[in-house]
Amino acid sequence: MPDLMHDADAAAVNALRSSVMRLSRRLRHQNVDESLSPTEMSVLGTLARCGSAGPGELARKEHVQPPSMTRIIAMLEAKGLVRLEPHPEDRRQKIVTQTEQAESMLAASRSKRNVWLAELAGGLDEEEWAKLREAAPVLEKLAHL
Amino acid sequence: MPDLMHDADAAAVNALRSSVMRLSRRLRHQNVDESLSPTEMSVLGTLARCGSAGPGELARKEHVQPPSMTRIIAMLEAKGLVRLEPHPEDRRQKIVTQTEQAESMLAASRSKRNVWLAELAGGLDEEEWAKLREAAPVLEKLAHL
DNA sequence: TATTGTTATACTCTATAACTATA
DNA sequence: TATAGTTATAGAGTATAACAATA
Repeated sequence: MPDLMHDADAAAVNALRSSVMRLSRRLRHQNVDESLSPTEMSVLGTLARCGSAGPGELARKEHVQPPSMTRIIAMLEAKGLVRLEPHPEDRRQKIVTQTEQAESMLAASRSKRNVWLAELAGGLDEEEWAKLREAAPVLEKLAHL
Repeated sequence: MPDLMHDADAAAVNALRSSVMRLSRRLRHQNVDESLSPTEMSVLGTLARCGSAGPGELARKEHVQPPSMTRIIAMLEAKGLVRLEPHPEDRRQKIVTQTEQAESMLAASRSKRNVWLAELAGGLDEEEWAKLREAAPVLEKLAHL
């Protein structure tokens, strides 16, 4: 993107922002497991992306304080979604790993949200959908920057 | 979009879902006023889109129970962001309207998030940004479906 | 002494139930 | 009797402060 913002760029940025926020709110309501809080879901997502991690590291990644993460992990463990193991070298630390149950639950969640989004996209015509399909990988890159 | 999902469509839907969720989380952190809760911000946004409304109507739109909306409105009124007026015909009802202060705060909020998003988009090349600019109106339509 | 994680406690946000006022 | 809104109270979720264990 050029440093000098053109009108078309500003309009696009504005449209992107508002539609991302609105879509996310509606996607968030498509939960498979109502017994999991948003942060609990997010922790499972982080574990799925980054593999095992300690409570402190998870707290930093989720922008949550360590004591809150302690509670969240205890909840997830009670639900059989994560396992807690001692660190092999540093006995202060613990290692949190997600269980197979968590993986299948996450997959079901993603699938349900994808179905909902695909049904919504049924309201677009072929040309519009083509533009979206072109932009999807770019949007993904943007989200990971 | 065709009824029969092709692989490319499924991949695009998946990319859309995950990037929308991730971007929204990061956008949400770009707040102008830290003293406002997400729902309070959302109520102001609804008022900006739909104009004046009663507490009950706002509660339904925000998917919140009436007593919660009572509290939220009281907070917003104390901060000078909304005005409460009596309904002209039905003395049970009240009318909530946003103040000029709320309008300028919302504008500042949108602007800050747009700046952040535009800076992020600086990491894209011209071709990628062109695809995103093409897709922006489509994404907006999708969000309003 | 610094770091990792936990316990104890308080605050914020929201929900349910019971209430008031008006239709 | 039904509806709009409020008050009172309880439950999640998170934060801060103080603590325990290990480096």
